[in-house]
Amino acid sequence: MKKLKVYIADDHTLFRKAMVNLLRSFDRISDVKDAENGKELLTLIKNEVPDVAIVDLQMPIMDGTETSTQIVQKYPEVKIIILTMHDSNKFILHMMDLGVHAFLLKNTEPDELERAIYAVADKDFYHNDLVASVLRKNVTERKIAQRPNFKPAELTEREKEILFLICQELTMKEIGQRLFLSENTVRNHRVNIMEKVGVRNIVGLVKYAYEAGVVI
Amino acid sequence: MKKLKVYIADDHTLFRKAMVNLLRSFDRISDVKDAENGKELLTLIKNEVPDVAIVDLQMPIMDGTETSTQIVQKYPEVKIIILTMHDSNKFILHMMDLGVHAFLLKNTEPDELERAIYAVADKDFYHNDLVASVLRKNVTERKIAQRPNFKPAELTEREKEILFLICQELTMKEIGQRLFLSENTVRNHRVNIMEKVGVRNIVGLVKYAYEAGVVI
DNA sequence: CGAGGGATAGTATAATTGTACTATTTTTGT
DNA sequence: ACAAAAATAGTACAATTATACTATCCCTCG
Repeated sequence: MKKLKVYIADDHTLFRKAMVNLLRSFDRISDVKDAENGKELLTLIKNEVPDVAIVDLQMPIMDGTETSTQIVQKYPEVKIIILTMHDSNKFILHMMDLGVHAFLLKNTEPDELERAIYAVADKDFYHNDLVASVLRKNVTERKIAQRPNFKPAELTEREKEILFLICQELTMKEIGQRLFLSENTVRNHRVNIMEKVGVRNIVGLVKYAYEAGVVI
Repeated sequence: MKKLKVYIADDHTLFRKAMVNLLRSFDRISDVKDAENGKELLTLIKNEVPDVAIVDLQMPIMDGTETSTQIVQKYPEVKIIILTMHDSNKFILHMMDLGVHAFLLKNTEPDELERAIYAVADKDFYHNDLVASVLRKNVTERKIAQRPNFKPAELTEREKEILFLICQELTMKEIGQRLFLSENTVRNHRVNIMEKVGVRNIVGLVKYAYEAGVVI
């Protein structure tokens, strides 16, 4: 059985270091490296390609979505396991589209992490209950995929900037003043973001921001 | 040097188990136990009182604030270290008032965790840069403590329930219908919550909910 | 060069949230 | 049993957000 090289990217040092310890204790893992964010992870991969990359969804500098996209494009041989706190359907579907290989909530048992690592290394995909339930929901409810204008949420820089300021509890008027824009422009951006991420109001935006790591 | 018993409560199993491993590797720590939430932690403590309790701020069932309050009241000899992702001034000040002994962001180095554990065990309080900066801000800005109606945010069950539903992207009308309450009542609760937690709008509420672990 | 995406800005209207109060009933703690 | 806190419900008005459009300018990619 081939020994595995595993890299992990997570901005919470304590969690990351503890995970490094845990990973080192797994039998089939020969090499573990860690990175604070997506950018650092990509640098690591550039030097030496791992078998598996464990990526936190919420990270500053380069978040899990962006990081995964780049890894899939540049190093399709690397298997990606996404770690997340939130079991948001939207994300899981979108990330599955991107081509990641497993989803784990941060509250899974170490056992399951180990199983997931071996599964993606050997069989390309790790199917757990989380993913299964999302797929089932997607099939039965069809809410997300059916929404006519649904696009995976890829926000522009301007949109991220405005989303960030919304999360600072500013109104559109205040954001306009701060960015030297018309209140109307800001409002239009807000509406565009809401449509992109598929939420009905500002509450949904803030939640998205937390889940996507726009605010940390 | 006295060996230490340390308990940790965190709802993310992976993180918690990894932390248990890490803690066991520290020299002065003789005993480590873990709990999924505050309630479980209190049960553990009831059986055997630890030297240090490490408590995650965001937990379901019984969050860090409530747990800490109870530990301080019932077992004042237990030193409490709060783990949090967000360096929100409001919380840190409030928790310091409650009588917790250290604050660590989840992105601290394992070294610092070790130092913090020994410090609270020996000297009652661990002063790090995070706490220092909050105290400094509090002195120079005085924003929080000065706010006339500022009360530490202790929400009632009803308020938590409504906050939770607000975070489901429901409007006051919808919440009223769901809970068989007048829209006005729900609005009043919302306003009360906003005042309690010291925010200006619904965005602040959602952020509070995330930070306080009302939504997970 | 032309199409499309992104950023800008506008109008108009409906719905919801935010502010500021009063008031009654129920529950809880001492 | 009494006081305090919590939950309930209301009115009135201001401010902001939500919905649904049109339109122009700029930049980039094929």
